[in-house]
Amino acid sequence: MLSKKAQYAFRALAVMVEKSSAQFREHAGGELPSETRPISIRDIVETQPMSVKFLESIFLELRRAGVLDSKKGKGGGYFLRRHPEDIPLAQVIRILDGPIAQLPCVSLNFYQKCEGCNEQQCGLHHIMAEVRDANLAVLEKRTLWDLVRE
Amino acid sequence: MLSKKAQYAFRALAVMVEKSSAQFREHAGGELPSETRPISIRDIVETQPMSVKFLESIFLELRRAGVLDSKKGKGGGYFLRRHPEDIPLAQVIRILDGPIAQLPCVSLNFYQKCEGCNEQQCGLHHIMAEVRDANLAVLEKRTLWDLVRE
DNA sequence: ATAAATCCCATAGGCTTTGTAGGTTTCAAA
DNA sequence: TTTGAAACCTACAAAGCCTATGGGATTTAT
Repeated sequence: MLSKKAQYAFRALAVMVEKSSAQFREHAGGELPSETRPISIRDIVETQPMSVKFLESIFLELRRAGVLDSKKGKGGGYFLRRHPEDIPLAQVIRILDGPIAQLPCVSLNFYQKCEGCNEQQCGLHHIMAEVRDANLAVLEKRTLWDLVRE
Repeated sequence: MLSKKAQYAFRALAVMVEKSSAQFREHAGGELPSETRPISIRDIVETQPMSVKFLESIFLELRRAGVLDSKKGKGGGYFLRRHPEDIPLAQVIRILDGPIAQLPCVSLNFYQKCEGCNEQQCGLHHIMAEVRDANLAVLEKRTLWDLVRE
């Protein structure tokens, strides 16, 4: 299951994409304006009720990981560093919840050898690699942009 | 990620299938013998080292859920209630770890409505339903029998 | 100056996971 | 009928993780 952290993150990011895409339409171009107006935590919490402090720590993580950028001070806030279409859900999940795989020994980004099991022979290993691939087929393809399209 | 409980369970069940399939070959028929010799916790732990007491509680859960049956007393132990080909991994995971879905609102067996989100409109809901289906395509198809085939 | 916002760190409460401990019951075999 | 082996059952304990909360420090526009 996704943690609450990741769930809040997606709800909040969806709000950001909505608000950015409004700006996007104003500009009527094919790309996001290079300088989007920052969106504050407060703005988001007014739309999607959740703990301000908790969301703060979540966005801080996303900023450090390179998904968001921020502007401090009055009128400041957060904004996406890349176009929402270029941010797959898999990336957000990995940042906030860690591995997507069901076992450390099949994780691409958080690999850990499992003790006492030969990966070539282990039936579970093979099946869980299948599961991981099935997951990633969706989570690498779907992006933040898909969150706001019905 | 799978819990340790589920991981131990799969390792232990793989041992059971191995030992049962030896009996299966002796009988040289197309079906498991109706009365298989029970396999004790001790037998399993000798093959796959793990906590006896912990495995005991895991098997108890699997027995109560109808996957295993048991025979008490000397010479007793556990045995599969159905052919390993008829026990999908999804069932074991649900018993020991709960929902397979990433969100309660897309779970088939542990559904819970999510507050403040219209499921028809929620982009995350749709994507996580895709993820669930991708998972189940593997986990409902793959069975205990696949654990011991390379 | 002031207010608004991010940034940073410590920590607390509760829940879950991962077992451990100790005993009871059932059964087969000597 | 005694003995030993095995499942069965309940309680609980240690550790870790999740979900925040609190109190400030810093930056910036007005």
